[in-house]
Amino acid sequence: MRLSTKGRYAVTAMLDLALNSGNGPVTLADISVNQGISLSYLEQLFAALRAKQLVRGIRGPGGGYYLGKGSDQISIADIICAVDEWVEFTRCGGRENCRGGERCLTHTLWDQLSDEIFTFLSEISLADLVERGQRKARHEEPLTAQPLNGGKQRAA
Amino acid sequence: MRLSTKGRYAVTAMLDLALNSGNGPVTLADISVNQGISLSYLEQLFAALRAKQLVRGIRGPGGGYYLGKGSDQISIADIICAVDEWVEFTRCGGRENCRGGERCLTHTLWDQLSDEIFTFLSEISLADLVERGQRKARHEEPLTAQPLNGGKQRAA
DNA sequence: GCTATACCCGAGTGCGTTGGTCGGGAACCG
DNA sequence: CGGTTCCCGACCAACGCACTCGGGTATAGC
Repeated sequence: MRLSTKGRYAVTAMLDLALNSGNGPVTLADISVNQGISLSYLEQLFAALRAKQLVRGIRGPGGGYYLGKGSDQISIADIICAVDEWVEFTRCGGRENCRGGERCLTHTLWDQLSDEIFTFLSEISLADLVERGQRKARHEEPLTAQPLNGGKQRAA
Repeated sequence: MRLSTKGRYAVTAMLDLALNSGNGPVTLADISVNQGISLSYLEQLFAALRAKQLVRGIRGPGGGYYLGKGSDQISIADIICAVDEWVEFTRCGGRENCRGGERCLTHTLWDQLSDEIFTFLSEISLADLVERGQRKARHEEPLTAQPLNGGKQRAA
């Protein structure tokens, strides 16, 4: 799992889409202005998102983008994996032959951790985030205080 | 929160330390060999870790590194923050003045998510990982053999 | 059909990070 | 002392990120 500004851009752009797709498709130009991301860079990100069916593009005037599926069907992990393409690290089966024992143990432990982070992000959907944001707007409560989906305990 | 190869190196190195510090301090040379990380790069990482009191260095022959506190007192988030120094993004209170409403909402949602990931990693300690690995070692045979996350073809 | 809109695509670029090198210290031990 | 090992700073090649540029192509409205 990798977590960079690229993934953040993708997630916030998708959030923008989820929030605005009520009335017709959303143009990249709009998102560009809203999020302060360059248009061409957005096009690259959305090319990746489209390849993974996470968004659907409508060409021509009045066109734009829709979400590819329901916002509850799209997880944060989906989005990040789409743009960051999941570099496969520490799977010792590759060039580095673990000399049995120790080294491989640490790699394995890291893999476990990596997997847990992935699972964690898989369980949060766009809809979750949006719904939480709206709840916050209603109650006016600090966001960091309340843990969200109850599924946060790493189930191992 | 940022999650890159740098953080991974730091975490695996700290795991190495946690596993081996039973009999005396561990030298960076050992970790370098075990983990396949260059000695000089390790020194850079450990300079950051030492600054945050996560490790304690012993100079001279027979020297090396100890953990700075108990392995149950050191979280994964601590380690990653020490080496990646937590670039604070999207806190709109900075240079980007959110034009009220929308844009700030997506930023807020991302911040929430970021906080959650951080909390998640804060709740996993080195001791947790080690203990989990040992439990696994008792029950099953080689750690490398079994794909622990069900393959890796994640949601693609 | 024309044309404007907006998606689509690929090559290229400045820059910061990554991972590493080199050289020289400072503390410690026999 | 002399060797070991941590400590520190400067420097560097390669890479990925974020972005730009310059074209396309499909569609809607006229």
